[in-house]
Amino acid sequence: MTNIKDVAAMAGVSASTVSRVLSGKSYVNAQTRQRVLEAVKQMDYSPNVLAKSLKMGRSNTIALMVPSIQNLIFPDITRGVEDTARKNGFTVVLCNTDEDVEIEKSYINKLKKRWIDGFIVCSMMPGSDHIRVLRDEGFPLVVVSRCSKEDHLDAVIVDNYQAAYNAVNYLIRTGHRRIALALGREEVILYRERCEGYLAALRDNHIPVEENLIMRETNGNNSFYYLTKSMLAGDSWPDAIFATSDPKAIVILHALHDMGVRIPEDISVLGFDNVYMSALVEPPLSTVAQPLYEMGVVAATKLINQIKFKDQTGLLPAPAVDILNTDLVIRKSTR
Amino acid sequence: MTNIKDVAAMAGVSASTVSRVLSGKSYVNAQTRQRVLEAVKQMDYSPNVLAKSLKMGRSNTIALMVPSIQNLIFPDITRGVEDTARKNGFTVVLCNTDEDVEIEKSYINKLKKRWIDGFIVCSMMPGSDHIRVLRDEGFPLVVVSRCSKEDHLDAVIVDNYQAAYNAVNYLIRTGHRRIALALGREEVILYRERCEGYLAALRDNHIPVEENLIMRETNGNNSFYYLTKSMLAGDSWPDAIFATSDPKAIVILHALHDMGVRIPEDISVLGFDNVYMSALVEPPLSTVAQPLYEMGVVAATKLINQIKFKDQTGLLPAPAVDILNTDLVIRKSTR
DNA sequence: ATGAAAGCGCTAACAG
DNA sequence: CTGTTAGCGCTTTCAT
Repeated sequence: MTNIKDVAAMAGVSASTVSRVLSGKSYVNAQTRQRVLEAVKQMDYSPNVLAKSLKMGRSNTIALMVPSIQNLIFPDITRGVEDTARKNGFTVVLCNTDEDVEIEKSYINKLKKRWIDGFIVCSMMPGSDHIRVLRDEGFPLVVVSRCSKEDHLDAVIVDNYQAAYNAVNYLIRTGHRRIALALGREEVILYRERCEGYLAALRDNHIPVEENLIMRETNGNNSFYYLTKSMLAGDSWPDAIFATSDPKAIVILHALHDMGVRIPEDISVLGFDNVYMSALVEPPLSTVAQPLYEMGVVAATKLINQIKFKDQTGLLPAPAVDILNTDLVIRKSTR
Repeated sequence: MTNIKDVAAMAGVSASTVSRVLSGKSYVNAQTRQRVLEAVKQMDYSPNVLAKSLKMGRSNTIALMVPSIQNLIFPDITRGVEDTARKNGFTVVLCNTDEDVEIEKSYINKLKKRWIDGFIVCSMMPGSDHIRVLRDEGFPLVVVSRCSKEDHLDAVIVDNYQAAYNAVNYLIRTGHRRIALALGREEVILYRERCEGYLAALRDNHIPVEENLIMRETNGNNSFYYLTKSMLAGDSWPDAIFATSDPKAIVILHALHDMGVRIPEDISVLGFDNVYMSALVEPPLSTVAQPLYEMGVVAATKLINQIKFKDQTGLLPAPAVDILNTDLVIRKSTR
């Protein structure tokens, strides 16, 4: 593998000169510059990134931490991140954490030692101080999806409260009264916010909250299969179910089909996310669309900006929260 | 960030001694060993991976190249790869290539310069010589899913021909005669093999091949929406559709629902892959199951073995093809 | 405008 | 058993 010295030798200059023409940060005589460029081309030389990183303390690598790439919302976000990273010369390391603090910590420690340039994390939890400190330690960091107001962190999110409020309001406006909620783990802030939107919409429409219409996740999305069945085993059915994520909604659709319930005639189902599959299930799922791919793009862009800013000033820019728009898309699962 | 010299100073030894106790490759006096270990713990030291990589020519990083993580089969494979990599101290760089040769090449070039330890590629095509040469150049390489007999490469695949043959045979045995085929791009070897299995099953059962029952992908999986509709617009319907992948089958289900076709009463649908979603669509999809997660695990294991072998001998081991078992899982989309 | 030299943090001969 | 030295490939003062 040809290195900078080989090129220097061929061009009859020193390694520093080669470095200079390649970096373009310093003036080099036009003639020697040409000779160097030629040698580079001849030998098909490109610099050893590792050596460069070691010297510069910059690796052009970013980490993307997700709970699991198998969860339908993360492939889209990931794609947005990766496309943006690639276009900017960055490489992305994928970390599945299963929201396990130990795995997260061990990844973080390992990556720090690799001079990782920054972190995008989609697995933030209230107790995730090991993540919050990253910024204090000087690491560029952007949090996606899950972020509470108190966190003084760069983030890209949607207004979960308002989106859920609007969604439930829509359900009410279209004649639903007994609206069940499929609620994800409440430690996850976005589920809590979506729940609050649901509650507020009911309240503002003078509809009483019925505790037995609230299904709480016990053990992954599949728990809603059983929760739905047991809710419907009771005597009073809901006329709609608002699911706090599309994967949950899809499981609920499945349970409903199994029970012979007609959708939306008997029960409407409304999801949240608009993952790609939502349009393809039967009936096509009405849902609150988040711009998942774009969230990835924005997150990566913000992170790269932080990195560049830090390059120049040695400091991190003040954090800013980007709130992206949601969109209620009505398909066939609601009447 | 504390380095090996700091530790050495604290323990009152030289850097090499610290290196030695940490690598464990050389005997060190038990006492000094203790002092070093203590210093390491005190300072919470862990080595700089970059420097180590530069020195050793090994980065403990592997690349995973997929067409797109948004395709439902890749999250599972990816998860298998990543879990296995992590357990073995490797980090994975995710590369979405859209099967674009230029993107693949640019990734490969970049990663080589990073001393990437090896490649797992899921986007192999007949013309992918830029990938095949990787092995010749000494890079550990394992190909997943797409691999032709002539390639003298490490690979993990399933027997697509036989699996498709069995699947179509099942359809015939259960009373279907006019079996349509939803065929993916024929450059992709696995689709060609699945097609051949389909053809052979028909032939062996003395069922004539009807060219107008073969739908050929034109523009992504969604093209099967229109292909299905236009096939059914003709006068003679199939009584079953065999899709060469689950994402295609799911699109077909969607088209069929749109047209009011009953599944499986009017038409049976059989997929291939058994992605997670298959069990959740309506009706739950009968399909040929590939062990996707396991394929990722096996691929990563094979790659890591190659890497270790190369470490010790300087050579790559002889390539071997692992053929994993498929399984016909019958759910509700076939009668 | 260019070269020499130092050093990023680590490991591996080579001495002793 | 341990320290000294050199060097992985690059960038960046500091001289010239």
